[in-house]
Amino acid sequence: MRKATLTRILSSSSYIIPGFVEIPFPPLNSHGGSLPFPLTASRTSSVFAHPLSRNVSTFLPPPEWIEPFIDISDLTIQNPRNLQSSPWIDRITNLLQDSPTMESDLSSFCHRFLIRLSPNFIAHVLGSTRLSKTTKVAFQFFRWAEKQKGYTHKLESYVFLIDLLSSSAQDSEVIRTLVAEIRDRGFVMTSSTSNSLIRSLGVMGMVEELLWVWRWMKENGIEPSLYTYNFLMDGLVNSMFVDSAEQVFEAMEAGKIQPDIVTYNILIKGYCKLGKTQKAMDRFREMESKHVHPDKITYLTLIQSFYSDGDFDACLGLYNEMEEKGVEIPSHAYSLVIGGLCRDGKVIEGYAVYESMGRRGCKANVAIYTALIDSFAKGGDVEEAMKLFEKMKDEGLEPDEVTFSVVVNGLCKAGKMEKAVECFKFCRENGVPINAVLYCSLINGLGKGGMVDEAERLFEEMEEKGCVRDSYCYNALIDAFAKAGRIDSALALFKRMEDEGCDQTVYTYTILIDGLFKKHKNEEALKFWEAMIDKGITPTPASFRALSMGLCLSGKVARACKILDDLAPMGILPDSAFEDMINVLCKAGRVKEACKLADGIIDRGREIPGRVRTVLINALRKAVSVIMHLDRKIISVIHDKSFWDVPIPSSTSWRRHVRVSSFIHLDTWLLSPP
DNA sequence: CTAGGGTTAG
Repeated sequence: MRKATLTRILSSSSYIIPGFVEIPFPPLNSHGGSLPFPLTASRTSSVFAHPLSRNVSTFLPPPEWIEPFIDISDLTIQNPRNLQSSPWIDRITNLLQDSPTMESDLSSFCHRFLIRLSPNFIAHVLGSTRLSKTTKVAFQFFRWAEKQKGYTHKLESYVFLIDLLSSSAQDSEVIRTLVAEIRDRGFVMTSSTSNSLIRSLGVMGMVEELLWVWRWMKENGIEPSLYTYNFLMDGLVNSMFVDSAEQVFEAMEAGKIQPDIVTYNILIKGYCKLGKTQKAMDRFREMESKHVHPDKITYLTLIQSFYSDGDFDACLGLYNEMEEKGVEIPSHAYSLVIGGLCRDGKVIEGYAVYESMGRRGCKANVAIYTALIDSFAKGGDVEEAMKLFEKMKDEGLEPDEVTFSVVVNGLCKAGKMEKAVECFKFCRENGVPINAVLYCSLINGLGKGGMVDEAERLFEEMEEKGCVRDSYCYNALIDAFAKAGRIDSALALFKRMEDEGCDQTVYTYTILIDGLFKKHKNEEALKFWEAMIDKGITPTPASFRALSMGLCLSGKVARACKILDDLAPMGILPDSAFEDMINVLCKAGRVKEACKLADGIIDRGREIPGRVRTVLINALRKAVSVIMHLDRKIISVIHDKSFWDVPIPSSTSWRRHVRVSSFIHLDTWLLSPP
């Protein structure tokens, strides 16, 4: 019956007095019937016993401390500790808003109803989830509460507030102050408060405070539980104190509480964060012997780490292990494994994993489909790529701008320009955001397909549409111009790039160097090379190739060699540089120069790779007449068994173990005897 | 009650 009355009062509109905060002092009616008193007999009588008027304030009792719960056990005998939530909780909570008057609202409310909020009450409100979104309000409330006469916070209030502040990534200074206050007050530690504090401080990465709480626990005779250890470990790991975490781990192993799967996962995460994936693997392998079985989190943490390292084989290995052991495979693990295989060009394997994913009832997402489409297209199978594109749409997945970009790129590479343009138009008409990458894919395709004007139009459209053009876009159009022989347009765009503040890259230079050589502007090409080096741009194998091929074909083999020799000490010279030159010389029928180059490489004490020998041999065979004019040194090199006596790659038309010496033997009569 | 995580494109 009392309970029913309580409910009625809580829900009745008369209970809520609109605008009461504006009333400087509550003109309470004398019988007090509408007051929100907690419905206990003692409370009711105590308030009714006093006149509620200001001018008799000297007779007022001290404001009553409000507790969060009302003991109504007197009403329910069978259940002796029946606690009912106080109706004041809702009323106070309603006042807690992000407003400048919040604190004065609270004060006048309490003044009006002659109440003080007890330490338990404050702790209860701070601990209730309703404040979790407004940490600022919680903090103000906390500070307001301690202004009440005779009030002192309970430890729980600190702990709840710190929990709120840490879970919303607040300024650590505030928390530091609160921890200092806890320290000064000399509270008695309990196991639940210490756990919560250690978690909060761990999230914030406040290691000093974390360790203080740890010591404080020990002083209070609280033995850390497994949870406490794990919280501490995670706190240390999250703030990159992996070494300390490792020490805690070892202390655990030596003590009463053994590390569990969570402890292992935290430590493994720590090693991975440091990039020490191998060390993480060592721990992982050691788990089984300690009878702790890796779970999906252990595996995913490791797979993620190997993925970041680019070690996709290791990702696959761990994935296979998960399958064998029947560990649940999270969809993110599939994403990483399939993504890795696709990036390695192993699209068939990637597709197989995708299929087994489907068999396990796990649905692929846009990223997985995009990775597969891209990999199929790059592997030359646009048909299969487009099939997957249709399939993902059938499954109700919305291709995003990345998917479209991959599709456009694939269609371009396959020479299906019409379809690529169609796809691009679809994006434009259907609200798919067209970013620089998508533009660039099509500009590239149009350029490679000889539709330079269309490429140029698209490039200009980017500016109209306010899409910022990065170096990729410039490079695409510069390449289109250069390949079409419009070297002046290319150079003009290079200039414009500079004017518009877009940095030229090694690709920009490579395109131009190649284009200039093709136009026989050898000196200008060299100038670009030097400008690039001066700018501190690191050459790539492709840029070497463009330069050395240009120089070789314009008859400046020696100069090319010199440039390459100069760069060799910098350690950036690719092994393929001379190889490329030999290739290009052979292709141009300049076998003698190619052989000379080979001699030079031997003279430098370096080895000629098998495939280069093959190229040389084939060129020699095609040009027996050249052999006749070879000088003695080249002949001796050719006759040198250590140079030639190596199996020739099976990719040639020759059988695997055919040796040049035998070929040379056939033609010995052509040569003057050594 | 703790612990992992976001992938795809030029």
